[in-house]
Amino acid sequence: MLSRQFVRENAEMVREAIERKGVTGVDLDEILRIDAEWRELKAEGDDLRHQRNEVSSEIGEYKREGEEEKAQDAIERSSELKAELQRVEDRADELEAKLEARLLEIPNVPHESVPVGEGEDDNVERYREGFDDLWTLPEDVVPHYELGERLDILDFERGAKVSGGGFQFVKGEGARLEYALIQFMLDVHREQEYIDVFPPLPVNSESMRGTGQLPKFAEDAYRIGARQDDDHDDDDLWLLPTAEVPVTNMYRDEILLDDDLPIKHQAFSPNFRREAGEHGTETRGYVRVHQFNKVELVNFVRPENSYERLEGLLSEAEEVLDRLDLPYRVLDMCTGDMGFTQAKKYDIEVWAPGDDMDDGPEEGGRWLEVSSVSNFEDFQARRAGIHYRPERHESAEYLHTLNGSGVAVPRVMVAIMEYYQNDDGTITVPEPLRPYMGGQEVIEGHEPVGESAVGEGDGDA
RNA sequence: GCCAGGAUGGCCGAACGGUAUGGCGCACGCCUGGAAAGCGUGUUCCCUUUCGGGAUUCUGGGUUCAAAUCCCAGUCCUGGCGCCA
Repeated sequence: MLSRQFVRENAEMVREAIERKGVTGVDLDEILRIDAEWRELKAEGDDLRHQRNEVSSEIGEYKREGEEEKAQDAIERSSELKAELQRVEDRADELEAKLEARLLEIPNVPHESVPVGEGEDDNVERYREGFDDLWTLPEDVVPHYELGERLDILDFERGAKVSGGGFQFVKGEGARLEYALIQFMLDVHREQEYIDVFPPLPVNSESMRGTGQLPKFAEDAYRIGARQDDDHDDDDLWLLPTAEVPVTNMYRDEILLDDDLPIKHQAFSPNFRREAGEHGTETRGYVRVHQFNKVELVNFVRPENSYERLEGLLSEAEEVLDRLDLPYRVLDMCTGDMGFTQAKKYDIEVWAPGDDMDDGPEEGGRWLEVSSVSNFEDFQARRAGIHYRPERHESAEYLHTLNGSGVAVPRVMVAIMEYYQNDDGTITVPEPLRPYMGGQEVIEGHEPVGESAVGEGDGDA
């Protein structure tokens, strides 16, 4: 959320931000009108209240001195003021509520360094890593979803049966690989001085609002204990769409000490997303699912350090891919592709050679987004009321929040299954993960279980 | 789940229904050869160019001219009892 004062004083900058981010349905001029009227009423109400306070203390004095008549007169005057005040303040409250609601729908203003653009084609590629000395791929790389079923380590059909489309079982050596990845990532980030947090998975509406998922993006999240489209209030619970929500809100409505900063938390959690309407070849397999694991990095910093920290956060997230020797690229996201809450955002996309797609690299395959690294500046801090006190005797200021996936586990699984694939259809376990798998070097898969597997043709699932 | 008690500034902690006492911490100043102590001022948010004003005792309602204080509902904390992995 932007502050009223900021919107008031930088109306043109805000207007531009709304336009560049392609946000519709926000009437800035109306917001400014409401604000102006509210301030007028606020002044009027303050004045009435001042009068009433004076009369009120007179009443107290008269009562103490036993001057009943004078007190009665004053009480009458006070009643008149009360009625007048009621009228003015009711109207002011109404406007203020409207104003707050509208402000929540204004997107964050992009940082000046953000490339201007409409959509994903306008994102700027900053650099690529890991393409110099590539792993030797098989002639034809089998897409992970096919390989996963062949090795019986990914089972989408039974996931759909048990929970619905977009849910999956990860089995045997696949599950083991996933656990290994998670433990490996957590260890990498511990080296980078991250403090672990294992958060609650349901979060309330206020938390969702604090990080910006509500009110605009309610349809993306799973609701607990209410119908999806009921009006939501503060007691409702949602399944977290990312650990960013509980971890950022952990310090909601608090004032941190200057000495506390910077705070670096990492949180492993499953993430739940409805992903309504997202189906097709690009999302097939373990790429865009309703439940997936992720290690999230969340930083709380002093405002003057947040852009330096953004670069640090990016390299901390990259470290995971560097050590796994997976090729990837880093994108500087443009205004139109950036999202509601961010002031600046980098995406890290790993190379998955299994499916050739138009926008993939020359080597074939495709890019898969595994991490978004963002600076929210004080946008979330203001929504969530997270302050710090630069000097002990001074008033509190909003701090800056940043986060980055460090990184989305399933898509790294996809990259490993496709990039470290061998001619014989086995998968080589990247070296840094072997200690987490009891030294295992190769994933060979399992014999499938059940009648449906009998008589199945070779590789033609 | 039931019963009882509680929630006041960064922290501690007062306040017969009459407009939030005081201390600690922190900052600045005075004092001092220097420091400590001592003394003084300041230390939440909003509106206002200034002067100034308003709000704020967990949250939301109610009673009253007036609520930290009384009533109702809720949230969280503490203790006791029950239930249960």
